Amino acid sequence: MASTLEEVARLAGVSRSTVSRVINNHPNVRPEVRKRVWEVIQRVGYQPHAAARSLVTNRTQVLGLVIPRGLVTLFSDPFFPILIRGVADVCTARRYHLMLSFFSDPLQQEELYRRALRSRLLDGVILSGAPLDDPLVPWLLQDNTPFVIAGRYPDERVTYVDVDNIGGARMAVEHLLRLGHRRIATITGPLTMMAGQDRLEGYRQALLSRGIPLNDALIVEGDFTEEGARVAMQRLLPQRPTAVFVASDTMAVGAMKAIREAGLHIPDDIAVVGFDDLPIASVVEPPLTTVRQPIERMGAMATEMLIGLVEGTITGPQHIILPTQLIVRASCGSL
Amino acid sequence: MASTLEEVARLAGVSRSTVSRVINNHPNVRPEVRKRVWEVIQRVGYQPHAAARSLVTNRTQVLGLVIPRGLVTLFSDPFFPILIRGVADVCTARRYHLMLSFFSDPLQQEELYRRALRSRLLDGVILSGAPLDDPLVPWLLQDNTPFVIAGRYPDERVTYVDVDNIGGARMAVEHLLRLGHRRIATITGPLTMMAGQDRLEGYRQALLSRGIPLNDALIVEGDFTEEGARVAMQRLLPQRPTAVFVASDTMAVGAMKAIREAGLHIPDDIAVVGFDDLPIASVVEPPLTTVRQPIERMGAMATEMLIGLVEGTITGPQHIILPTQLIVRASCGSL
DNA sequence: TTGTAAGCGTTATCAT
DNA sequence: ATGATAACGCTTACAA
Repeated sequence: MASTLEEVARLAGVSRSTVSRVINNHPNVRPEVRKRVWEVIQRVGYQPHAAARSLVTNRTQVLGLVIPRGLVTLFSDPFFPILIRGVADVCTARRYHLMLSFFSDPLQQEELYRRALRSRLLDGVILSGAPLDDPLVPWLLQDNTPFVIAGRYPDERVTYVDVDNIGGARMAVEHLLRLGHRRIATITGPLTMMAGQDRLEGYRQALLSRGIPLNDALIVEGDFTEEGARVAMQRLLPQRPTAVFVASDTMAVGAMKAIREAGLHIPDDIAVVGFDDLPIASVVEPPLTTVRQPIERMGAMATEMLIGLVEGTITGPQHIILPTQLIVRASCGSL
Repeated sequence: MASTLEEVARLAGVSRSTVSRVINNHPNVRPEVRKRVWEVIQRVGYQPHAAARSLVTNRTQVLGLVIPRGLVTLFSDPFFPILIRGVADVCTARRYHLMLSFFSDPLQQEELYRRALRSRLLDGVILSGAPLDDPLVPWLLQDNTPFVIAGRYPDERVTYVDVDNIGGARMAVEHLLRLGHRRIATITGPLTMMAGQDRLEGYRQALLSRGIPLNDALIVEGDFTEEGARVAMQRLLPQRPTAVFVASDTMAVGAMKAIREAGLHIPDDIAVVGFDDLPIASVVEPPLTTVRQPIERMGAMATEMLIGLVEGTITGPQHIILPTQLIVRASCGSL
C-alpha cells in the first residue's frame, strides 16, 4: 500500500528524520546518504501524506477561489473562466492546488467559510465578483486569513488587484464624445459591485469633463446578463440616445438585439461601446468597440500576491490597478 | 487562536472523546451533555481541523476535476464552465470540496498526480476531455483510486457518464438527409478523443443506413477551435458539399465564417448543423441547428457517481449515456 | 551529520 | 455513557 516515511527509512537504513530532511531538501545530509534515500523513495514510489504534513506545518498548499454562484450563471460570459485560467496557471507554476468555491445564499457562504477556512483547509483565498457588502471580507479580516480581492475594494486593509474600470469607461465615453455624440446613455453593471460603480463613474467623469450634465433618464442599471441588458435597452430607447456605453460585452450583445428589434441601425442610429473585449466582441455584427481588460493577468497577479501574503514575502496590503485599453471596431461608427 | 477539541473538552468539563462524539453525531451521549458541549462549540467557534481529521479517517472530502489545459484554451467555449457548474453544485450539496486541476504536458500531469493523488489530498477524481490514451487512466486504475470519466471510455473497468454522441450526430445527419442533402461533409472533433470519434461514427451510421458511401474527401478533422474549423471548412469548400455537420458549435461558427468568406450563403448554398447547443448557437446568424447535450447534468451525474464510489454506495463500474436532442433552427434550411 | 522523541488535532478501541 | 490512550504520518527541536 501507500508507503510512509518509516518504511523508506527502514529500507534505506536511516531514521525518519533523515528521510524527512532529504524530502525537504534540508542541508546537512551526506550526499551519499541522500542518494541512497532518494533511490528508495523512487523505488517504492513514496509520496508524503499531505494531511500528515499539513497537520504539523500548518500549511496545505491549497488556495481557494471564491465566486458567487449567481455570477456563474453567466457562464456564457467567459469572464470567470478566463480569470480561473490566470489563477490556475500561477497555482500550477507555484505548486499550489486550487479549490473552487461557488456559493449562492449567505447560509451556504457561512457554511463554506467554516468548512474550508476555519477548518484550515486553505492557506488563503481569492475573492472575485463579490458584492461590496459581502460578509466574507470582514470575516477574513478578523480571522487574519490571507486573502486578495480581484477587484477594487474600498478598505485600505485589503489587498486587491483590479483593472482600471474608471479609466477604461472614461476612455470609451470620451471616444463617443469625440465622435460628436452628446446624448450618450449607459447600461451599468450591478451597482452593488465595485466594477459596476466604477464603470459608471468613468462615464460620469467623461461627460462632466465636457460640461455635459448627467441625465438620469439615460442611466439604467443592468445585471451583467444579456437578457437584462436587452430589457434595459428597451427602456432606454424612448429617450432617443445617439450612443450607449454598455458596461460589459455580454450586455452589449443584449443591447444590440434590442436596438435591432426596434428597427434601428448600429452604429448609424445608435452607436454601441462595450467593456471586456471578450471573444464575442469581434464576432458580433457589427464588431463591437469595447474596452479591453487583462482578465487573465488580473487572476494571475492576484494569485501571486496571495502566495506572497501566505509565504510572508509580501507584507502590508497592496493595491494594484492594471491598465485598460480602448479597442475601436465598427459598432461606434468611427470606421 | 483556533480552538481544539481539547479546549472545548476542558471548557465543557468532559473528555476529548465526548466532544468528538458530539461533533460526529454519535449516539451514546447524554442529551444534557450533548447540549452543554454544543454550547461551548458555538461559543468558542470551534471547527475541527481538516488535516488532523483526515489523517485518521483517510478521507479529505475533496474531489478533483482534471481537465487538459489545452482544451481550456477554448474557454471561449463554455463547455467546461458549464460542466464545472454541474460538478460544483453537487459538491456543495454533498458537502465535498472541489479541486480544479489543469495540466498541459505529461510531465505536469505526472507531477500533479503525485502531489494531488498519491499524497492522498483527494478522495477521487473526475476526468474530462482526456484523450483516449491518457496515462492518467491506467494510473488511477492501478492505484485503485475512485474516479469517473465525463465521456465514454472503451474499458469496462472505468465508470463513466457520457452524452449520446453517436445518436446525436446521427440525428443531425439524418435530418440533413431528410432535407434532401446527399453531399454532406463533416468537420470532426479531434479523433484522439472519444467524443470526436463518436460524433464521426454517428455521421457514418446515418449515411450508411441510407446506402450513401462514405467519401473521405468530405471528412476533415478539426480540433474543437473556431479557427481550426474555419481552415477545415476552407479545405472542404472545393468539394462542393451541400451541407456540413460540424462536431461542435464553436467550430460551426468558424465554418460559417469560412462559408461566408467564400461568398456562399447559409443555408441556401451550404446547410450547417452543429453540436452542443451552446448559447452562441441561438445568437449567431443564421441561428444554428444543433444537437443539444446535457452538459451540466453530465457533470452532476459524474459527481454523484464519484461520491458513490468514494463512499462505497456504488459498487461495480457503471456506464451511463444521457440522451441528446436535435434543435432545429435556420442554419439547416428547413425553416 | 544523524537519531530520538515530542508533538500536531483528530478518531477509535477498549476499559470502566 | 464516558474517559484514557493508542494510533495516523509527518516535522522539528534537541541530543548525540
